[in-house]
Amino acid sequence: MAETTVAERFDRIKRLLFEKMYGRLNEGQKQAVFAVNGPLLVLAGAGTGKTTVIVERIAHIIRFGDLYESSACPVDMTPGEVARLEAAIQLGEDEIAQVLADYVTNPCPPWDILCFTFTNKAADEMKDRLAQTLGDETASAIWAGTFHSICMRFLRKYGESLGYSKDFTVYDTEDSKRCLKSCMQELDIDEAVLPVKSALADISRLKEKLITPQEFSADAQKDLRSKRVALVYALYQKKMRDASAVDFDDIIMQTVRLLETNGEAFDFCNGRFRYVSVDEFQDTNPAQLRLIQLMTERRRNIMVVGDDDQSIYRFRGATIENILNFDSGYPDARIVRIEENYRSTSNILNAANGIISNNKGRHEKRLFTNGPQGEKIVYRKCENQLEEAKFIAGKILELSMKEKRKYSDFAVLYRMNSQSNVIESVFSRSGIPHRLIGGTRFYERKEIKDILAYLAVVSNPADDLRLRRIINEPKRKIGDKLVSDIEIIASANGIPMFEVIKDAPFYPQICRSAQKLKDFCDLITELSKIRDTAPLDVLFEKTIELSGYRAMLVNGGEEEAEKLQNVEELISNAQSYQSAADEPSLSGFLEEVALMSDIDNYDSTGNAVALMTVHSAKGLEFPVIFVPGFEENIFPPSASFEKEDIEEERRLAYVAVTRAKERVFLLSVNERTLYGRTNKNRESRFLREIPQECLRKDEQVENGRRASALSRQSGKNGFISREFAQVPALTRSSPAKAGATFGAGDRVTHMFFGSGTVLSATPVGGDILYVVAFDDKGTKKLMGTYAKLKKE
DNA sequence: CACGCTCTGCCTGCG
DNA sequence: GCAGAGCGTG
Repeated sequence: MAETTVAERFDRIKRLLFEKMYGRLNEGQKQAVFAVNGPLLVLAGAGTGKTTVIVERIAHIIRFGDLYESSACPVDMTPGEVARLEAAIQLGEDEIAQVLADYVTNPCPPWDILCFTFTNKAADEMKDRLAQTLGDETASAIWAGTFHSICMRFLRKYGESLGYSKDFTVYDTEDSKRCLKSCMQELDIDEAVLPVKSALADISRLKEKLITPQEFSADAQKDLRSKRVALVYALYQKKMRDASAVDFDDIIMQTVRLLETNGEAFDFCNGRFRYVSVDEFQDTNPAQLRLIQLMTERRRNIMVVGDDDQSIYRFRGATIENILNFDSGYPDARIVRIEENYRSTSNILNAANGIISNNKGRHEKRLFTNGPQGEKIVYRKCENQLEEAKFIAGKILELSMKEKRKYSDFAVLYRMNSQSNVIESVFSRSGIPHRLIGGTRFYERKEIKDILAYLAVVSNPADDLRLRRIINEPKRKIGDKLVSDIEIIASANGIPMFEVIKDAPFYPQICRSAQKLKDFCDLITELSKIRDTAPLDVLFEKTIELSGYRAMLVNGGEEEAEKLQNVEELISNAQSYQSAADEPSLSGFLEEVALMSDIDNYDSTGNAVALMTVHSAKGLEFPVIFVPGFEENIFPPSASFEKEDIEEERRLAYVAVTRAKERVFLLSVNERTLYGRTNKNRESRFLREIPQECLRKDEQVENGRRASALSRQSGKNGFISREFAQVPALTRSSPAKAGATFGAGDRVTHMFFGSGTVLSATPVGGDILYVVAFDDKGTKKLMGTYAKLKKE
């Protein structure tokens, strides 16, 4: 009897001590940290301290094992000891941690913990945070990395069992595209019938669903397009295999296959990884879900963290269903919601909640804050893109004066990269320091890829694709005809092209170009020698020198000078790799580069305004954000008017707004030029989803008589009315004539046709032409003046 | 074989 | 409106 009491007391005080020790976390965060065993889904909204939860939970597991959840009580527990513990509640966090550490149950070493992230940047941040909490040594033993980098470790180790050579290559998207293109030429499939880009996207989707070429081909009756894709997919996969190359999707798909077929690899994962967590789970695809299922099959200690409302990568194969239906795969999963936001004002959160609540397929949740209400969100309509950019520039200057803000407090988040041009040039003229994030990535620049292709060939002479890239770059009079002759000989003999080049004099078809080919061959041979004897940066330097690449750039203009600068930067990257890596090698560098994306991605250092797409802003936060182009056809883009796509756009708008801590400016323009055409777009439908009380439509929207005419008409004390924004051209010519006006999406009634939805409203000669889809009577064209439409 | 011209197609983008 | 691809000519 007394013993039970001791055990009960121990259990109770243990939990209390944990509660106290993690007092700085909120309830949801604590629940997630303490829920150590079994499957766990953490729904963590924007700005709720998601990374903190992952880091704290891992640290908790390493320090205390499953002590919190364990029902075990030490057999030698005495009332005196329990009393000592009960007294410990007075102590501070650190002392409590020390006291509890003595009772750790099922301790877990750091190398048995695995954490998946989506980007290298996120992985680095995770490692940094872990190092802060656990110390460098412990933190570096944790397996934390992107899906791709973790999978690569397995493919390098077990890849040969799948038939890949020891030194297989990773193709990036451009390489894959080239490879696919040659497949399609071989199969005589015209690009007009099946564009390479879309075929590649199809293949990517198939791989993300783990569908093999065989399975897809076997799939009975298909349309012509799918049949072609099946054909192309099969050949593409064969080619990749012959070249011993994998694309990004293969890295995941082949690892899944490995775990399904190779008992040793499966046992390794399931023996080693006792706790697995996945960050940004809403961005996973079916292959990635399958992968983590396989890796955690035995112990099922799987935690996934994400926010379905921030799932914005459906277009590249992520399935939001993974997070929506996690509990159907794991019926015993515990679900923790974290809704307290530490980032934004309540006005911003209410606006975000208002937008996102219009989505159907989602886990119900609502962000809240105990912080201040803050400024209202500002909506501003400008005449054109230039005015829009000027407004942003002006606001930035104004706020940096009035509110003493730094330039780095501001971010401009747009839907499309092409929107950045005007803004950049206005900023430059206004002397506003800014940084453009995203766009063409460093390692995707032509000059960088060229140099890396040289090195890839040096590293692996069988890499025909890279060889073809550089054999005539810079120009050395080896034209397409000659290259394709070499290719034919190579494939006829089943050898790599480089072998053919080496023995050029022995092939009559190409022997008369033997000298040119020998020169190229000598170049590669020379570089291989340098690789074996000199450090990496010397190899890089020599590559640029001996290949003639530098000479080509030196004599160029401004553009070439910039390229040269990029190439120099590559050399310095090689240098820093050399000094940082454990065992620096060319192949090691090439692999790191292949899996790297954002070398020049956002780092918050430096006092400059950040310019980027909403997509690249995910995970970041700024005191003040601007969203230019908050318009129909831009945000959301016209290509996305299908229901599922619109829900994704809405999530994207939610992401945009929730990046802000204090202020949000949404902008639209009256006339926008896109792809050389000028259009009038209505303001974004998402604007209407923001509760009126969090929104302020900029007073200066309308200047002069247009403003007064409008406010009289709409009776909304100077605010631009939705109707006006939709058909601005008309109101200018005849403000009162048309009566009430409507915009696309509005529900209207007509005395004869009944209820319907407005599809479009076009100003024509002082009136408005409406196209209305009536519920029962079909689609009609009506003139505003005569139709006498009424708002439903 | 290289260069210059016309034609096309265009969102978002990790690894 | 612009860049990259494809084609024709010197």
